Amino acid sequence: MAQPTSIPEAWQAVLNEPQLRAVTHGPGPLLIIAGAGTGKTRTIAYRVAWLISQGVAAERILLLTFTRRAAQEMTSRARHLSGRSTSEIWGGTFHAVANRLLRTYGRAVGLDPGFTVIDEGDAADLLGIIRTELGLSSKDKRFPRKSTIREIYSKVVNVRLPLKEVLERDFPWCVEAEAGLKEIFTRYTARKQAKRVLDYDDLLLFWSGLLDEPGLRAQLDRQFEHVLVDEYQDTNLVQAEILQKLRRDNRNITVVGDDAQSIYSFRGATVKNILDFPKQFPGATVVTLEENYRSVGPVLAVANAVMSRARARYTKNLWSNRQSKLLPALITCRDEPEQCQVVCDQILEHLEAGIRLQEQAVLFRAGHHSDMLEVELARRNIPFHKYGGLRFVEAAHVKDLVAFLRIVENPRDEVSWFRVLELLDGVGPKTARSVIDRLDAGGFRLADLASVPMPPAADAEFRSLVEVLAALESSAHGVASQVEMLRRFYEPFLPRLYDNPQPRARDLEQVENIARRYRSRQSFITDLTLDPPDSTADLAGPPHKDEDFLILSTMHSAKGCEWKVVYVIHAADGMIPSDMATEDEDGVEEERRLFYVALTRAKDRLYVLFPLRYYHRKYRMADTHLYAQLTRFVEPDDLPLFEQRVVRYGTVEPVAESGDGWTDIRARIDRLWQ
DNA sequence: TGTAACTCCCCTCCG
DNA sequence: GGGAGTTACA
Repeated sequence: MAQPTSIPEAWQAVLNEPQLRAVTHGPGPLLIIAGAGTGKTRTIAYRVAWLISQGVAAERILLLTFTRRAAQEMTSRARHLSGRSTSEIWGGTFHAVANRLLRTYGRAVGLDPGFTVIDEGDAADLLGIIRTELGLSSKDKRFPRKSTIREIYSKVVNVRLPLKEVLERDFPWCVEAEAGLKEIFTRYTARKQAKRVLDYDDLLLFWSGLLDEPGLRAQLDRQFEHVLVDEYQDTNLVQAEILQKLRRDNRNITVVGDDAQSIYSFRGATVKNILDFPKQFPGATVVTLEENYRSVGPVLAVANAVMSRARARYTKNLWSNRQSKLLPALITCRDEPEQCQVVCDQILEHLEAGIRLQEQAVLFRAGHHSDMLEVELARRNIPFHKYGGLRFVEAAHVKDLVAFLRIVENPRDEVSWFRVLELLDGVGPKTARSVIDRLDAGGFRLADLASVPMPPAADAEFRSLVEVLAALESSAHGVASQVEMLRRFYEPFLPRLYDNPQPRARDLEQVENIARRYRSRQSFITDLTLDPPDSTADLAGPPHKDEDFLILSTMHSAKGCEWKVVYVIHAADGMIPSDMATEDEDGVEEERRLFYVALTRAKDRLYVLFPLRYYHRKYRMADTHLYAQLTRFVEPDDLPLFEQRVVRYGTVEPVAESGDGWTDIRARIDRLWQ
């Protein structure tokens, strides 16, 4: 390494003391506990810039983040700081880096570099196919549905517990299926191997496996001189294992995280990773960042109150020098339409006061919680971009289109074959199966398709499918024109398959637009799976300068973001915490952290809203409206931290500061209806 | 025998 | 709005 240089003076003015210590830390393992809004991104960016200034080559830095966007932001900030190119940095998610490494070194562990990556939906489909083959889907005894089978599989792989234990602990209603599941899982792994397919979990497992090859391990160890990991509280066991294998010499590893923000245990993430880091990497230095630069005091007071009742945790309370006399608002609405109105009114009020829409965000627990609000926003011509929730690439018609490309890329991809063949009029599971079996026998050559017999009803469509595939296979066209060809072929299917063909057709044009950015079909397909466009903004291309839009986001997707004004809607028990998560204490605790993440996104103004009545489809047989309770994470003692408001027929009324408990407010509202 | 049409049920969060 | 299961038709 080059001789150490001194710390630029400008840096000392910008970074506080613990940040500076973290940035210039030497070769030993480093754990940065970074509370919400404490300048984590800044610290990592400066550390990367520091390493580069110390003579570390950019291509020898591995920066693992939660999203590709986060990696890009950090590397571009590091580029500005260091004045050197950072484009060679290995930055991205664990999955994306695994993909890249496996394409290069996969052969060493017996992996064909032409593998395709399948998402959860495809994985579930494949498990479903196997379940049918094994005759486990017969109706006499109930067997878990394919998406549940996938969840169980993923859990077993990620938490490294025996199937029996996972079933007893997390899926007690599936205990009887244990033998069948074992059989399915065995076939599943064999099938993935035969079809050259990897699921999300495999990417990590194969990367880990790669590091068990002594020669490769040494090579990768040299290649990555420094490893930095962001959002470490949301990594799982396999990811921690990868890091340990990468850093057997216990040097040059930096992890950053906040145990109070761990919100991905449903994905197998374990907060143990961050808590045990000093044990796993002996001699680790721990730097804690507690000064919050983001939020005003009253916002932090609410967040701290919510967190103060959490069980064991690492971090202390956050503090801030940013003063404000305005308390966060706790707004009780009669029902959901009123909640929508209040949010829209408030947004426009702030807009008129000079706060751009992009500086305002509405956060919610589940993607569909914003459905009604989206309608109201559209009605009032308030533009918005939504993050999280059901994603574009998961829509059936987009998956259909991509399935064609996957087939051409990897003719062994059984799941895609099923998907494509069943689109044809007159083709069901049986016919599809027989076509695939025939292809299998011939080694999956597209050329064999021409001789495959078809039921007369489907024959014409099948022949034109064969033509299209052949044209694609031999095509020298770019990815976008390949997509265009497919679109022309597939679009006529839409009216028969779906009842809203027009918007779907427009989506397909978007797929074509995205494809323009890619040179190879393979990277296009892989990116759609590993780094899908996560908002309507990503689809529209770079925004115009004067374009302004409100942000709607799930609380999960809000991680790492900040806005001047934040509205947390549906802050009622059953939504926050989600009633799916309230069966055990751990689940509730994770929901608490999630709520905490949402609250700490706000810089200046925070609004917590909830409707007193809401419509619940599940119970539509009876009274369609249920009564809601304020989220349990706000307790009566916390109420003085808020400015309370009640909405009555569209009019907002302040609640007198009389120390009224929550129950009183509700009684007051009840009286309004009578 | 295999596909289409119909009904009922359930619906988190994400790479 | 989609998946799973059931029934009706070719």
